[in-house]
Amino acid sequence: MQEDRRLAVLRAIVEDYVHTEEPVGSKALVERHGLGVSPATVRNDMAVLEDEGYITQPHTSAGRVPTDKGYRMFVDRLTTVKPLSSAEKRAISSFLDGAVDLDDVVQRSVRLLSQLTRQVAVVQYPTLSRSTVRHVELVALAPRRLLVVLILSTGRVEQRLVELGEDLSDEALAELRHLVLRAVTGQTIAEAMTALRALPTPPDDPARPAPASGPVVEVLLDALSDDRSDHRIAVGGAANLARYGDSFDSAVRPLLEALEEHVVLLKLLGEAGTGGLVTVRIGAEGPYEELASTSVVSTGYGPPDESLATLGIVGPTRMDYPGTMAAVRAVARYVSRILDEA
Amino acid sequence: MQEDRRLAVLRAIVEDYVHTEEPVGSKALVERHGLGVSPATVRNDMAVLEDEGYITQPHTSAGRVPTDKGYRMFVDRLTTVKPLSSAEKRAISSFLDGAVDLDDVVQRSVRLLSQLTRQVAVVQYPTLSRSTVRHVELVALAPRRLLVVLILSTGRVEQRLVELGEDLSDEALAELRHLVLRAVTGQTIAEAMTALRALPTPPDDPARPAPASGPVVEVLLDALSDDRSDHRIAVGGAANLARYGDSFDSAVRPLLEALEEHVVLLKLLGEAGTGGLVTVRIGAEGPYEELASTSVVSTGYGPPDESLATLGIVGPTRMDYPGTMAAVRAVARYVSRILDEA
DNA sequence: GATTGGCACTCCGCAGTGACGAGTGCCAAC
DNA sequence: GTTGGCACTCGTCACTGCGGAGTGCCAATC
Repeated sequence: MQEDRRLAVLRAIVEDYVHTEEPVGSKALVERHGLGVSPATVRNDMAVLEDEGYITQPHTSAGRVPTDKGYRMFVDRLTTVKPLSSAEKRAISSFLDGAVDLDDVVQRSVRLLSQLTRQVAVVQYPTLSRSTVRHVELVALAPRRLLVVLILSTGRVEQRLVELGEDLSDEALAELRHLVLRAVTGQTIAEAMTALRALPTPPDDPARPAPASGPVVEVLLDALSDDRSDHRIAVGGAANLARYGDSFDSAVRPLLEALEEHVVLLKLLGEAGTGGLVTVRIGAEGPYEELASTSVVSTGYGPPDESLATLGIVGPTRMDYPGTMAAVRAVARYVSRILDEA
Repeated sequence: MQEDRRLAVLRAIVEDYVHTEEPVGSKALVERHGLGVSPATVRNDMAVLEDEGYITQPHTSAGRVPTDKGYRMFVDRLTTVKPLSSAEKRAISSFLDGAVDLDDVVQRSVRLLSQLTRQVAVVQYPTLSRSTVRHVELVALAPRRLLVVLILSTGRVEQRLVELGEDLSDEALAELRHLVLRAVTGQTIAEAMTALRALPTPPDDPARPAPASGPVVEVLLDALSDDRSDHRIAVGGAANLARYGDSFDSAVRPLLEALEEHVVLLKLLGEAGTGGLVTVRIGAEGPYEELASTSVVSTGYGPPDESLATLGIVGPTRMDYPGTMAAVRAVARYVSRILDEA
C-alpha cells in the first residue's frame, strides 16, 4: 500500500537527515534503505509529502528536509522508543548509585543525561509541594541574628537569616522553637503554611507574645512558598552546544541565554508528563520563537503516580528522537527509584 | 623620547584592536590617536615592537595585532585601572544588597560580574578553612536514618544522610548530639576535625559507647574536609560566549567544556591574589593550552587581610583589561564587605 | 640621528565566471 | 501505480582578476 510506503519514506528521510545533517535526495534514500522501489517512485512520494507539509526543500533542486510537522509525525507514529543497551543501563545505575544526597542526585542526573544524549540537560529540583516538613532549627548566630533552617522530607534544606528588632533570650528562643516545631513538623508544605499563619502572637496569651515570632514565621513562609525552590534547576552539557555547527547565531545564542534564565527553562520544560510518558516539543511548538529550531524532550519523575519535578534535554530539532527519548525516560526512572529509596 | 612613543604606540594598538577586533595599521593609528607623528614613523616603531615580540602580523601586509606579551606589557605598565562610573557603583551595591544568604550573594555576584564585564564570570564559594563550626544538628528521619546538618560561621550549611546499623533511641540521640556539639561548636574547621577524631567510643566509658557515633563522626569529617565545598563554584554569563564571533571552535568549545569542569575552572582562577590585587593571566600563561586564546582576570575576596575565595572572569585575550579589572576589583570589594557584615 | 614622504610590493577579500553534480519535475511507456 | 529518461535548476567549488589596505625600504629633510 502506497500510504505505508510514503510514511516509510518520511521515516527514512528523518533518520538520514538526523544522521548526515544534509538534505536527503531520492537516490541516496533508496540506496541506504532497502525500500524496493526506484528513485522516481520515491520522488513522487516526496512530492506528496511536501504537499502535505511534512518535508520541505531548502531551495529548488536540493534534497528534502523534515519540517516540524514531519518530526512530529515521526515521533508520534513512526518510531518506537528504542531500549537502551545493557551497557548504558549499567552506566546509569552505577553513575547514580554513588549519590550521597539530593543535591548530588540532581547533579549526577544532569551530567549523566547530557552525556547519554549529547545534548544540554536540564533537571528541575523536586518540588516542595508534595513533601512534608521534617524539622525546623533556629540557631542564634548573635543576640539579634537568627539562622532559620528548614528541613524537608525530600532531604532539601533551606536556610535563611533573620534580623531581629530586639534581643532574644535563650529561653525565648527555646520557646519559639518549640512553638514552631509543634506547628509544622510532619505537616505537608501547605498544612505547615496555614499552621504558621495561624500562629503569630496568639491573642489568648498576650502576656507572653512570643518575641520575634513574626519575622521567623515570615521567613519560614517565604521558604515554604515554592517561589524559589520550585524554580531551582540544574543545567549541564552546555559544551554540547559547540556541536551545533552551522546555524550558530540563530540557534545557540538564544539557547545560551535561555540556559541562564531558569524561569525560561522551566517554562520550556513544561508540565511534567506523568508516568512513563515522555513529552516532546518540537521547534515552533514551544513558547519561544527565538527557540524555533530547538526541541525539548522531557518527562516527570518522582514516586510512581505523581511527579515531583521534570527533567529533560534541549537540543536541535534535528536530533535522534528515539534514542533521546529512551535516555530521558530511563534516567527519570532511575532517579525516581533512588528518590523513593532514600 | 622615542621609547615612550613606542609604548604609546603599543597602547594605542591594544586599545584599537580591542575595540575594532581588526588588525590595526599605521595610518588608522595616527588618525584615531593624537600621536603627533607620521604613519612612517609609526611603522618604524611597529617594526621594533614586532622585533621585541609585543605585536605580530596575522600575515604579511596586514595590520598588527598584540601578542600575549604585548597584552602583558599593556596590563603591567601601560594602563591604570579605570574607576567605575558612579552609576555602576550604585548598580553594584543595589544589586548585592538584596542578597538573603550566602548562596544568594554568590549567585548575585556571578550575575553582576558577568553583566558588568560582558564576559563569563566565575565565583568560588568561600572556602571553609577559615570559618568555624556554628552548629551541628542531628535529625532522626527514621529509626536507623539520621540527617546530619552542619552549619558554619560563613552561613554555609552542609547536610548528609547517615544510615545506621542499629536503632537509635531518643536518649542516645540526645547524648550523641550533646557529645558532638561540645566537641565542635565554635571551633575552626581544623580544630573541629581533630576534636572529632579524638571522639569515637571513648575508652574511659566503654559501658556506654555512644552508639552510631562512628558513622556520624565519619560523615562530619567528610563534610568538614574541604573536598567538596572548596570546589564549589558558580558560573554565569555563558551567553556572552556567543559574542566571540570568529575563532569559535578554537576558543569557545574548550571554554564551554572547561565551564562544566569545576576543577578545571578552579585551577584557571588560580591562587587568590590577596588585598586589592587583581591577577591577570593572559593566554598561554595559563595552565591549559586549549585555552591559549583566553585570559583570566581574578582576585581574592573576603575579610581585609585574608582571602576566603576567588572570583573573576574568563574571556578572550582580546578584552578590555582596564574596565574588566576595575569591575572584578569592585565586585570583590563589595562582596567582601557584605560577607563581613553578615 | 630621528622623522618624513614616496614608492614598489605583498597579499587579503571580494565579485564574477564556468564547470560540475546532485536533485528535481514531468512525461511517456510499461 | 511504477519506472526510466530527460531537461532543467541551482548550489558548490575552483579559478581569476582587481582594488585596497598595509608594509618595508630608501632617500630627503629637520
